Amino acid sequence: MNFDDLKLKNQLCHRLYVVSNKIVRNYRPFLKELDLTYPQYIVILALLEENHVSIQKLLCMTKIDGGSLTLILDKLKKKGYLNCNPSPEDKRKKIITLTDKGDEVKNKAMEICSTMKCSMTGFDEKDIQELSALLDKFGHAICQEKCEED
Amino acid sequence: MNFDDLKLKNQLCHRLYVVSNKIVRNYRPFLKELDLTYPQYIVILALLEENHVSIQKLLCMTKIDGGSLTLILDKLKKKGYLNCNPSPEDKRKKIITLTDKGDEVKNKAMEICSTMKCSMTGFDEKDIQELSALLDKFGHAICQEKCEED
DNA sequence: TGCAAGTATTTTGTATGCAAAGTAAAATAA
DNA sequence: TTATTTTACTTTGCATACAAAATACTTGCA
Repeated sequence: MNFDDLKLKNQLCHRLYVVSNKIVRNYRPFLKELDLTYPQYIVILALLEENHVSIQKLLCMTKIDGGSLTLILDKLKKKGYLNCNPSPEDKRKKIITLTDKGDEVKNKAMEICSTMKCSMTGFDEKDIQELSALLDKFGHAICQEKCEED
Repeated sequence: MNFDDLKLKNQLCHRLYVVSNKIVRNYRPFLKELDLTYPQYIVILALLEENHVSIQKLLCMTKIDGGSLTLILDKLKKKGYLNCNPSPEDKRKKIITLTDKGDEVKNKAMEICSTMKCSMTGFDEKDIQELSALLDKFGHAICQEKCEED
């Protein structure tokens, strides 16, 4: 470990920080048409994948902060993207359900996803797979998940 | 493009979002000893690399949001990590300078950096290099930088 | 010189992220 | 059954991230 390792260009974590923020900025213009933010969009993607789920399940799928998710769900509810009902079996739980409007995000989402991929010049499917695998490996290396999705 | 591509596990952007947030959480206990947040730490790393720089230069190096950087610099100043003086040639500019206390972060930073690397089981130097390269490639693919550091 | 245009930084308003404390309901133990 | 613990979710307070507007100072051009 020497001083050169501290330079930002050698800090993997800073790279991740920069790229992650950059992504959110890139999504913004597309999501604006849907009146969604990136985390709100992530929640809807999760619900498109599995509807009628508890907040805990959503936390597990999206890895969004609990406190934030409460607010996000409130907003999505107000915007008419989903409904939120207490579970009959366990009143602590809430079951989140996409509305028709929420379900329609699917088409737009595929469009966005497609556009994003096409706009990436020089970053092909193989790169995506490699990067995904390395991110998983890295994520697991720095912290094991508490929740398993399956 | 099909529906399966929308699943979160297939969304590269969500992976980045998750890993990036995870990093900040992992740094927190170490940085707490220095009374620093991750972005504040990044600013100090940038200053350790190049001292006596303008805010614009810091923006370029750290890629932190401009509005946020103003607040971050205020806080770092109050904590005694740096000083902030208007440039004599151009009164619009401010020159940021690390104090002795700021400079001492260097030692702790190398310690943190070392600890973080050691705690990553199964993620070696080669993986780090590969991931860095792919992140750069990806970052460049989705958005070209407006500012060049050199 | 004088004003328009550009640059550097700050401010504002909204939306998270994070940790920790708080609340309500369910499960478990005594 | 009642007290204790656990679980599910919400609230709170602070720290960014982002876009866009505002401010202050410079530069360029007529």
